[in-house]
Amino acid sequence: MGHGGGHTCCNKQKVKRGLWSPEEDEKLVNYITSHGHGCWSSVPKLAGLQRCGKSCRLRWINYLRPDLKRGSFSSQEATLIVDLHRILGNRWAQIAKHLPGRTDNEVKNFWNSSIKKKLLAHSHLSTHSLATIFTNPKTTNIHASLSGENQYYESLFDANPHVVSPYQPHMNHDHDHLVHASPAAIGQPPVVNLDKCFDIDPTPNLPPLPQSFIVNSSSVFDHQFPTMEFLMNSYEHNTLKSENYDLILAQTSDHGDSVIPFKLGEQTNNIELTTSITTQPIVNSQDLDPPATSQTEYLEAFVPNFLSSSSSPPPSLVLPQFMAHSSSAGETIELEEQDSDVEGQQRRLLQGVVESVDPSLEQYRGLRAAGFSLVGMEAMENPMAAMVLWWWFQMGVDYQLSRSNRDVVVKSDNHLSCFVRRSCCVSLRG
DNA sequence: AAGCGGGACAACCGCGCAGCA
DNA sequence: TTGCTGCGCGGTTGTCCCGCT
Repeated sequence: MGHGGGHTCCNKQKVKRGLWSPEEDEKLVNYITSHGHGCWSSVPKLAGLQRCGKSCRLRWINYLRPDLKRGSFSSQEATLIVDLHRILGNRWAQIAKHLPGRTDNEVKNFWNSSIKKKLLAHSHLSTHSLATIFTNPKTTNIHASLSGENQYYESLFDANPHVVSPYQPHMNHDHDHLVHASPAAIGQPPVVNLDKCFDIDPTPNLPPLPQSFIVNSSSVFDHQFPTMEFLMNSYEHNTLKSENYDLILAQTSDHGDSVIPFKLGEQTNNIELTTSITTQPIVNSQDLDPPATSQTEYLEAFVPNFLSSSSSPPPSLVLPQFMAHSSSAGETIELEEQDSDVEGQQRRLLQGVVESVDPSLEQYRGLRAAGFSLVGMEAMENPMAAMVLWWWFQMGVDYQLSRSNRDVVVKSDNHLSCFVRRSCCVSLRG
């Protein structure tokens, strides 16, 4: 690695490199505690140091800052780092934000010197698989099914009594995907309660969810599953009135032929979706046996666990339909796809929204232009996840989504907020 | 006791981004 | 719009320490 240029701030002066002496530390501490650092490039001169500003900044941030927690990492911190790394990857600064008193450099060193080696030691994976894990941590959910890493993660989660491991043994392989067995078949479904996983509140910036959502079905589209074309025609013929609805939940595919069923029109019966239950694996309407011919049938087959077992009346929030109108038209919910194997597809979908390449997505965008907020796309097959996200959206939460093959990860203000698993929905709030 | 290797930690480097002129 | 500057981040390297042979 050639160092010919160095820092621009170091070019003009003769700067010292290497380890810091106690005298240098004292100068830097004295200056910053009395003046603040201000512009780092001017700090060394003002503090009487023959260092570059960048070096001063690093020394202060990583070593001299008074709020740093020194010493070895606790098991809780290690568990947190492992789990955050699984979600965030090598974004050490983001991980470190969840560890008070720890720096990104510290976390990074800890990972590279300790956790990574333990992973390697525990793993029976091939070199290729390991490389995949470490270079693309978002895929570790998939690779965790392989024995070595899975066992290691299990052991890590076992170390934390508050954690229910997401790597449960009742997962079956379906080619490259992990498919959870039916909750009914396995008894207690896996629930990942991140509020308890972490010592910190993982959802500091999210408004609490209502205890349940209400989905009111209607009769207009009872006997068909509308396509995007149908939606647009309905809108153009004024049978789809944006003011009647709060939310459109739709799933698009390359051919625009996979739309989560919904109904429009007058409310008839209510279906309550509670936010603390687990959801079924993704089921396409065509996969149902017999195929569902209405939203009601679909819901009954697809989300039986949504049905409330409580006779208490629901709270005030009412979603008139899966489909509804948003008062915040124009907002975009972006899906950030990191997995290389589906990256191209996801990019197409994003371009479809923005550039309207696909005809069905053109209509999709047309609905948006008409004032509807579409919370849809690939990651939204889980209607519960979509509703949760919609609720946060309405509450003004500015969030980003990323999607692995199994998870929808919600991040807000750089904080890990929540998993919304397709097949084992998070217990979001007690 | 000396040499060696690995672990832990500190520091540096290049790159990208944001702000600004 | 472009170029400059400062800053932050992640990857990499350097240094020290300690245990083992």
